[in-house]
Amino acid sequence: MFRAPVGMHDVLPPESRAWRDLVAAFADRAERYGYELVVTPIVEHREVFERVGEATDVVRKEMYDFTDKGDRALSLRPEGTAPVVRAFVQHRPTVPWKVWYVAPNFRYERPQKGRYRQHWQVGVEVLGPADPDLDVEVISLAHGFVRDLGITKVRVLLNSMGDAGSRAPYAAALRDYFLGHAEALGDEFRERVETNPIRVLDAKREDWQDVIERAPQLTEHLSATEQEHFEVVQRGLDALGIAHELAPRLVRGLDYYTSTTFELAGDALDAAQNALGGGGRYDGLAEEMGGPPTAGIGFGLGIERLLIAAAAEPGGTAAPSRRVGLDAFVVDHLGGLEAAIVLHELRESGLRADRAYGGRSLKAQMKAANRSGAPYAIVLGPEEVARGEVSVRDLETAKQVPVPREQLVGWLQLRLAPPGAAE
RNA sequence: GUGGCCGUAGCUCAGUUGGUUAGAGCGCCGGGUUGUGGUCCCGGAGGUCGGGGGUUCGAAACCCCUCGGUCACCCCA
Repeated sequence: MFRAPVGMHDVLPPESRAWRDLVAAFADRAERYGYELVVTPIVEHREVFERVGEATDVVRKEMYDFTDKGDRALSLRPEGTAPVVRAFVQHRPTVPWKVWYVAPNFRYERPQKGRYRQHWQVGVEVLGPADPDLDVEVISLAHGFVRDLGITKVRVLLNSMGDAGSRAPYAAALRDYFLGHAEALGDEFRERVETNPIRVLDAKREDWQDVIERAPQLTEHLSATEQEHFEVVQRGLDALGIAHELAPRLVRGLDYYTSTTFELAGDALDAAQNALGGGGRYDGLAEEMGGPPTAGIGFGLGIERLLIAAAAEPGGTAAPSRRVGLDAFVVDHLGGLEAAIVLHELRESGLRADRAYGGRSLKAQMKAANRSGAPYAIVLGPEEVARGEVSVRDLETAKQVPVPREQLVGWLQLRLAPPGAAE
């Protein structure tokens, strides 16, 4: 028997209902903010990703790489930003370019709770403006969406990585500081400091924490411009009533970030996988990909983690226990084409209808009608059809009434309309 | 990549110190008279006990390997 590859999973009904609702809610909110859908390939030239994170685990150890039949070195997308920026550079749409996406990401690592080899993200990217007001908008979009899902236990962690000018000297200062303690902390520590001293800031190793906590902070080394930008972002969030915490050691897992970075920490999740998502500015990335110097900002949120977090809260969105969606279920006690014709009419007039198949007994069809969640069963029997009628049974009250065949659609539409919608 | 725990019907699980044809609940299918669901009653289908090897007269139970799941580390969504 075959099964899905390690760390990958299927999403089936009824769990997929929550999935569908989540994506719909995200699309709805993003569009309210002026974003439009972008769809990019799940495969890119490997260099697209290598460009964004040569020093990161995501690119160094976790990429799904392969060579195609034309000897091209390709990779499955490990994160959402690089493909969108590549598309921006390729097509040069006018700025500001505001897009949202829902897409799978692939990372070759050992799966565990809330961590999969294929996981899905919803997210947005904006290319163009370096305006700090945009940082606030993007963070409020992410925050608002998470709240839409009924997730209340969420903290917005905020940091600034500085620009290229302030970051290089900071990285050097940090390296010196860390190397001063490397003797005591061993080879692994030294190695990681050499590779990327900034990344060491968010290491979780207990025995490193003392040294890390006393390390010089990014935000102390910001240029005046960056400092000002960071403060405008904080004031903007305050103005919108979005609580946030400064997290000076928040270092995102990708190298392209500059300036504002943020993470949404879900406290209903275990500490190990508590990141619902995160993002930040990447003002140098478009240029690095061969495009014009263009500021950028975005975030990605993990769908699987959002669903875990939502399920952990009483008010969180959960799959409805009863199947929703159908308006009517056609029960055929005739045989022949009559049932198919009635169904066709219902569906063509915009109603949602289904039936049972395979000539099952009336009893079995009624059971199926009940299970379908439809409020009405449309019973077609010889007696009704002879009179030019159908029997419509209200499955809630068990009251059954004859309805003239040609009035069926109108009869249903009248009763299915939400209260007050008629006027 | 490293380590802990766990693999028995579609799902959740029983299975007594290794001992005959491996069980339950839920779900599914059918029936409870001639055209009607949700409750109830009856019946049925469905399992190479993850796979391979070994120990034994005898293995779902014990041992080894392997695959898979899960959790943790690293790192991340």
